[in-house]
Amino acid sequence: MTAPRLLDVAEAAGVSRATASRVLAGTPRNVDPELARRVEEAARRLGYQANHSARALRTGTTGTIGVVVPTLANPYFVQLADAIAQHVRAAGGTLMVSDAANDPAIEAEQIDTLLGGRVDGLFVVPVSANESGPAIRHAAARRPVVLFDRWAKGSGTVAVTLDNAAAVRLLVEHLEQTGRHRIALVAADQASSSGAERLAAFTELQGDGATTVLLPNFTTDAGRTAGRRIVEQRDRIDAVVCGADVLAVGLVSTLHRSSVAVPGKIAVTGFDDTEILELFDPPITSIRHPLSAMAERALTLLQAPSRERTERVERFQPQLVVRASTDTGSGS
Amino acid sequence: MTAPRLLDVAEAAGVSRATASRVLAGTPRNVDPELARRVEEAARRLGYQANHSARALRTGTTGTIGVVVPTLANPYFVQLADAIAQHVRAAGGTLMVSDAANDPAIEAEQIDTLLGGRVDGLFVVPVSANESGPAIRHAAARRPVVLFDRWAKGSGTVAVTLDNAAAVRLLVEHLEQTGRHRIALVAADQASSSGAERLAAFTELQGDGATTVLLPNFTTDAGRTAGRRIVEQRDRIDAVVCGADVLAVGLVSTLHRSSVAVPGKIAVTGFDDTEILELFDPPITSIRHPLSAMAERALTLLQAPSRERTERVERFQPQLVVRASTDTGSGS
DNA sequence: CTCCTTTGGGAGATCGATTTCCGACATGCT
DNA sequence: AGCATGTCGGAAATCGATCTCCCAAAGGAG
Repeated sequence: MTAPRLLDVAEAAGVSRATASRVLAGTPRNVDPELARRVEEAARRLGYQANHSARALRTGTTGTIGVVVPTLANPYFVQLADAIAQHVRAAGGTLMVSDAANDPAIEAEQIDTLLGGRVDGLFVVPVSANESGPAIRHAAARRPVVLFDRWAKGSGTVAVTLDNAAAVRLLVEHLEQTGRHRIALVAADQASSSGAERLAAFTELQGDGATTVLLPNFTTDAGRTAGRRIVEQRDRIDAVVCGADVLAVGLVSTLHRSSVAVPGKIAVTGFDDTEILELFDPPITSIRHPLSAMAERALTLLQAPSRERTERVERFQPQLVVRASTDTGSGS
Repeated sequence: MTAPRLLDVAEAAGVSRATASRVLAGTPRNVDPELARRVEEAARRLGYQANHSARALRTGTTGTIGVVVPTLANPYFVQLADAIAQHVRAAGGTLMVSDAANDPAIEAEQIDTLLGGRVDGLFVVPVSANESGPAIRHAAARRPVVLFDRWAKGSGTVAVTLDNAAAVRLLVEHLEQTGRHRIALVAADQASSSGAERLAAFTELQGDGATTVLLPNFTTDAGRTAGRRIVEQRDRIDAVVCGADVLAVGLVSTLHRSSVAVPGKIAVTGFDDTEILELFDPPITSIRHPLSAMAERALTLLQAPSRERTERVERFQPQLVVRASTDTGSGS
């Protein structure tokens, strides 16, 4: 009950392995239609499926692309992986997703595993702007690598990201237009390029006196901690910009329990526009990434000759999605 | 700048390929410590990493295990995949996660892709109890396959699942003990074994007159639809058991907007104990799966001789996690 | 000192599909 | 008819690591 090989198909069809291969792998070479039919028929009858390892060994290509995300516990990265998967699938490939558990060491390990011949190319959403660089540079020397959503110093390759400064500007302008002027920032994960950029953009807009709450990472738990601090300062603040949806969600929940009205007393915004936002009461204003366009561009870069992947950052424009959490004060 | 091969390492160390392989792949054969040292050293210096395809072709084993989940958009399946990943990693393997987009056709395609020589074995969380069977049976004939969390008719293999009936019983008993006697069920995805079992268990406990709201799938959107129907019947109900956390979350949000107090007027329970539950106000009572123990058992079965994977269902006991959404009526 | 056992290491076969190279045959043209 | 052109299919090389043989050298026994 061992799996049928190409040889079995060839014998069943009465041709050589070479001919069978030409028919099944679709080499540009013409094959007599009658023989082709016999081969197809034999392959179907035997339930033949080419041995992936053998093909990969011979052709040096696996048809698989990998993506390493910081963590799948954040639904944003699930959405991101899904957007990439759509485009990879459309191009006839398979996507392999890895979770780095928010740890640069595990990230490096995952990259190594994938590059051990399992993938033709790799997307990485680096955990850390400073610490992820070396492992990525090493990987990029062996296979095409494109960074996505975040960049890393010394990575030696191109990054396709969001224009985070523009996103923060959109949020702050929107809040000011709705009459909020004492805006605080809840930022997390400053080790990541996106976290750092959002913080920097906010500080630049608001000056050094701006209220900021810094947290180690993007988790809902961190969001709750932030909530407690914001509650303490409730009278000096009328809006909070959160660096991630998961933070906003935790924050709103905490404000709620402390009977601080949202958006009545404090307006709240998220970042990433994940699906859970719509479930909250009130639904939360956020920033949407053009993930599909970014994924398309990233895939193009991955398949381009390596000279087009010089270390740099390409930025896409964010879109503001307004929801009830930023309605003008003392609403309904 | 081509990658170093075993031959390169062997030459650099002044030994044959065979010896280099024995050292690096750790064959039980003894090798002179001095030679071993030279090989290790050369491998490190050249940055050698074995070609995965070549090794897989020769040994017939990939060191990779796959898991196909219905959708990663439901955080429960992310948790589930993570639990499996922990155990696979601990055993020295790699896990490849695939998303079936809740569609049996895509599921079959993903299974086929993975089985084309990419994995040694496969876990599947079947999308449908009726429609997923054939593709799984076909897969199980070629490689070890173990179903996880859900089963499928005619799969021809073993399933490691939760005792859903016991879980529903835990929830209903808990609600009755806190004084709720007019309990409704919001169930989704009856096509899946878990959805069907939860509905059946509830109907059996409550009789045919029981109020049930059936929805096509486990999404937050479906949860909101259910919310509207529950609101309409608010006076005939004092508790709602939801077949999934994502449903409960959407439901609570809707009740909230309609000013129906939770748990004051209606108590709500979820299912799966995902992390988002704690973020809600009130936090939602749910059922926790012993995922780690289930994953361990499933992995053992996957690696056992095929005669131990006869078609059957093994059930694990659920645990009730009580939170504020089921506090006794007219609380605080 | 010789013979036998043990141990370590190398040559080459092998896994299965792809692909190059070449020969056989048919067709078209002069 | 003879030659050039082109098409098609098969034999064999190839990808890189592993593993089976088998030979050589070293150590031990008599």
